[in-house]
Amino acid sequence: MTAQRRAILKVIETASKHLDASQILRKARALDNSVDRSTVYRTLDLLKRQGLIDELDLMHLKGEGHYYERKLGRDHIHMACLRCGKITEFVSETFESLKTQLERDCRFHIVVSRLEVGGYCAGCRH
Amino acid sequence: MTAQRRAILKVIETASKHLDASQILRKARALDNSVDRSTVYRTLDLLKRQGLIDELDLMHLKGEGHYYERKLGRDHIHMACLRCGKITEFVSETFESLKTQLERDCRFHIVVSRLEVGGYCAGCRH
DNA sequence: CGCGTATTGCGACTCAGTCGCAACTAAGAT
DNA sequence: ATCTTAGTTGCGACTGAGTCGCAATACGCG
Ligand SMILES: [Mn+2]
Ligand SMILES: [Mn+2]
Ligand SMILES: [Zn+2]
Ligand SMILES: [Zn+2]
Repeated sequence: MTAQRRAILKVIETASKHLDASQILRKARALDNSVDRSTVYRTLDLLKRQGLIDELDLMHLKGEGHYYERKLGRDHIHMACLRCGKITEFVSETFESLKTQLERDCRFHIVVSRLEVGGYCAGCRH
Repeated sequence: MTAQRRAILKVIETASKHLDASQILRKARALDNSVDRSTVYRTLDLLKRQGLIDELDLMHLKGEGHYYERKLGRDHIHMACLRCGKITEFVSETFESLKTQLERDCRFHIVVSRLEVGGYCAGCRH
């Protein structure tokens, strides 16, 4: 456990929204200005492999990069509005059953799952 | 409708597996050797916007690129084995209900949805 | 045919992510 | 407290995916 990892971890833990790698770098540097871009990517890989964070595309609404968020108990679905860009999260019991069903029917042991939806939010539908 | 688009379209239509942009370029060139990389990307964007193809990450098992597949009537789930890399597809009625439920409960009009799962397949679980 | 608009190829570019390597550090052993 | 070493870091160079501006070309319509 290094100072750099502590900084990166704190940024992710206290984030109020989904952050991409360069945002994480910027915020981590505010805590420990020695943090390097490579270290951010290496730490992100580590946390991903440990199952502590999830990686998201958010429909690639802006650019090709990825977003990260702390993985808590229950998974959630991400909805991205194609018009206003708003990201909404939703916890669904049906989603949980779907995963259980998948594990049984396909004899597949799920480690990570990602349901992302693009469309139009209540304020933008037409 | 240009010769280049016809070639790219035919490649996607007759694909037996998920192809990335560079594979599509290579195969399209075999049909029409004038096809350029930019045209592949532009056509892919077009087909995405028309809702004719889906874009997939396949858990970024190999590299950062994206994969494409023709969108047919029913959506399906993609499962990627983290050990052997096998991709399995699965059609689920529960998935369909989940989307319907989402549209109702969140007042969100779904245009595109992507459920990708990473884990261990029957042959690789431990 | 001609014509105007949409599309293309090209080359240069951006941006996300990766890698090899030498310097450094955390943390366990003595 | 110091030694040791395996793991981690910063740096800089690199890759690979995807984008863009522009001049040349081709589609499709009258
Ligand atoms: Mn989230
Ligand atoms: Mn992606
Ligand atoms: Zn919206
Ligand atoms: Zn497998």
